[in-house]
Amino acid sequence: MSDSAERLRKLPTRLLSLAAIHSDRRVTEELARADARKWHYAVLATLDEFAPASQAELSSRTGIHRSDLVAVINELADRGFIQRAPDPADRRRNVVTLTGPGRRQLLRLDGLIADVEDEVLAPLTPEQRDQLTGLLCALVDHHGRRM
Amino acid sequence: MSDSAERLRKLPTRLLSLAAIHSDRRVTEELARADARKWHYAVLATLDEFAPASQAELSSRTGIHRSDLVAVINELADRGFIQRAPDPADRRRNVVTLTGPGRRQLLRLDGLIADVEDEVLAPLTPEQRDQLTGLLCALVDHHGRRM
DNA sequence: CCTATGTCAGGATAACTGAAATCG
DNA sequence: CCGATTTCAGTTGTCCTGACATAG
Repeated sequence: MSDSAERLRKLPTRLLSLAAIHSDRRVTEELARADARKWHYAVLATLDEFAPASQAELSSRTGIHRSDLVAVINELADRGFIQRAPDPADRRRNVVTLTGPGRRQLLRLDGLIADVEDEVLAPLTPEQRDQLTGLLCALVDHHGRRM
Repeated sequence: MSDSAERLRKLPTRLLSLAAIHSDRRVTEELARADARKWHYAVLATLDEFAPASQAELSSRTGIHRSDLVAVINELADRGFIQRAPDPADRRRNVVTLTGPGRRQLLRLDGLIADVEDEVLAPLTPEQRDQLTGLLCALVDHHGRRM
């Protein structure tokens, strides 16, 4: 892999892909030890900040597709981490709220995530980590809505 | 997406994932216009640099799994871009070589790839692009073989 | 024997599409 | 009638496992 062709070795799109695959796998493995997936974390973190929310709002804030969000909500509700109830004001919607155990799970996942971040970014200095974060933010922000 | 939760907005593993998804999609779309996929580019580029090679060598250099490489080789051979023949010296192996049309296709894909790179990295200055490349290289190199 | 190679069949998961049912 | 929301069924593509036959 490190002895790949010149054309490939410094190709940003390829490096992005390789780095993301490894990073995603580590995150997935680590969260699995808490019976969670990364979307669980995304939803719990979003709920912690944005009060009760509809699934449509959760979908647009987390980037999880509306179709896939249903299963995530089911899993989190099964575990007692969130509560889902019809919105009396607009009965198409569900109001999703974070429970006490849900907030505790979020704190637990915070710890796991921090560990993985640290392991994935291990070869970088703190300044380099900030640099990387800034550069990736610029990419994500720029391609914003279309992502 | 840009109005996601604090916890998520600057999470490197998440940014990596989002950026890679977008980048991969653009690469795939653009290469599709030349009836190619990114593994095609990886194999052609590797062959251009590393002479005739076995599939095992191509697999380890490109990172394409042995199982998946078979289909890629088939597709490239169907299009006349490579030639596959049994290795007389070790009859378990195939010797894969790049043809004239294959080299022309590689040059064509070089152009398409350069365009996508430019579009994906649009929000970054040339210095920032080099920075990003360097940082990603550090990650990929560090997690090296296990990727 | 044991390992390496190419091949095939299939699994797991992610991102997405399309359409239905419900409601505003 | 049109649009938004939730939900389900199913497609596609990628990464990976396992197994096999063949050959060193």
